[in-house]
Amino acid sequence: MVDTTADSDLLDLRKGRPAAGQDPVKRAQIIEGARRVFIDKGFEAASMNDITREAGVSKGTIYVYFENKEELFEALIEEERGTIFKNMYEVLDHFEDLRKTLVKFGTGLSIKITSAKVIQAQRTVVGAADRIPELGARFYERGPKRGHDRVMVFLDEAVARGLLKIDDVDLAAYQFTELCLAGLFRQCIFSYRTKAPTQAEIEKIVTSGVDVFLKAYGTEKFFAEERASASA
Amino acid sequence: MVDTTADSDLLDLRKGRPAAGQDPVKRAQIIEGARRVFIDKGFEAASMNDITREAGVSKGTIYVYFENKEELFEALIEEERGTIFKNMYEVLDHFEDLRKTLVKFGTGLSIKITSAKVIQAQRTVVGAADRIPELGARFYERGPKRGHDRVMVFLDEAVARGLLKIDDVDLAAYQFTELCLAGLFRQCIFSYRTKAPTQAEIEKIVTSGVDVFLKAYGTEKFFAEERASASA
DNA sequence: AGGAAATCGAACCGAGCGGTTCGAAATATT
DNA sequence: AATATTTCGAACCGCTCGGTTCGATTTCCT
Repeated sequence: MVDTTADSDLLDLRKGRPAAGQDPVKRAQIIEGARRVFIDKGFEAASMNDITREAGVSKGTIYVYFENKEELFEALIEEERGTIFKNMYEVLDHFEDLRKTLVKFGTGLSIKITSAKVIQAQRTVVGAADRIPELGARFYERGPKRGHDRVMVFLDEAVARGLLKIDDVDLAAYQFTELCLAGLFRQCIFSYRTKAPTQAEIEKIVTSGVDVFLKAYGTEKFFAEERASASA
Repeated sequence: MVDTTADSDLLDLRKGRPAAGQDPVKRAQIIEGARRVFIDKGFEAASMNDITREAGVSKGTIYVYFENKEELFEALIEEERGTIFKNMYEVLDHFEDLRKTLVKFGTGLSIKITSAKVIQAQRTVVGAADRIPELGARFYERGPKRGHDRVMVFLDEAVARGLLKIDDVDLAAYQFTELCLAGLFRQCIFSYRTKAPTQAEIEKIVTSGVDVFLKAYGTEKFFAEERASASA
């Protein structure tokens, strides 16, 4: 009889049945159930029994995969964060028309952040951040913060091309983001808005926001180029 | 013997002992205890027994003054909202120097909203809004919304004086507010920042925000006047 | 087919919850 | 001092929670 367990201590190459608490499919299944429950009830109100039911997995199994409720929530947020901010920064990769790029990126950002699903997730994190500050911090750091950094890189590039004149790029990046949201985030997270803003609404806000931003930071060169390409 | 109870049905002029659940002092005492507990534990995690202890009031008494946990929380938020936004709009009442007024108002707003106490209160509301959306909506409506309306009136006046040129005042008011916060709100509410921003930090942000705002919406007249008064 | 192991499922634990009850104690009016 | 009523305080209710346990069952490898 071959001792597979001994081997797995060196190389986990077993193709067969996963060890207890190691099956990625089951893990995903649990997280999927947890997502539904946590997001629509909040951290405190969500019960492990609810998750058990929603995930179609026994309670004992959940506790094989996750130490406790808090760790399960963390794992969920980790995943959620990944999907929220995925593919959001691609539009910044190819530098063409500055205004168009800003509008396109701002629109994508605004739609994502104010979508019902994402707002609910953020509400849950904020609510939990009351008692587990590190969790909120981690979410911000690996989510919004990364976006902010990516925007800074983009603005730096625009400055280097002489299209923008910015003293404090860090601050300007924040200003840009906020201009693209212009009240939406607050309204959504306080559930003053019960529905996500319409596409038209967002486009109006972002267009105006980019306009403000460019009026403040656009160089003569930028406006000259824009006039030139408009008349072309 | 005078029947005071009968009179009180018409006119509650009794100076004596308040009716059950009517003593404003006791009520305030309960709310004060509730504030401490709710704000540092969040709605779900706060227990009525905690509040009992913190308020130095028996549980039965609390339930004489408030129907249930939720109503007590509402009453607290109602009060809190009142104190948060008190005296914040006075600076907009006397129209003198536009830029200075905007900076002064923006600074006050930013300090208030990002103060540890207010952030915690907002986090609690956001967390609760997950399960009681009307509560969050009411908070926003009677708090931030009123501020927004007040800013709109101010901007309207500036437009009327020919100092600003704004197509969409509603949107511009949002933009102004967001420029004054520039990332602070998000950082604070996710507890990425554990401490409130410094005065210097806020002043830098607000000064820059007002600058952006005026570059975008200031009229020739405004800049001419500013140049004139600068050289004077 | 046989056997090791992961999962199930349901009962169970102690704790704490929101909310109620009720006689004792405190307080103000007469 | 006597009376009326608010408040106290502690026990209690039914319930749900996060988390554990353990035998029965399923799954997959050999």
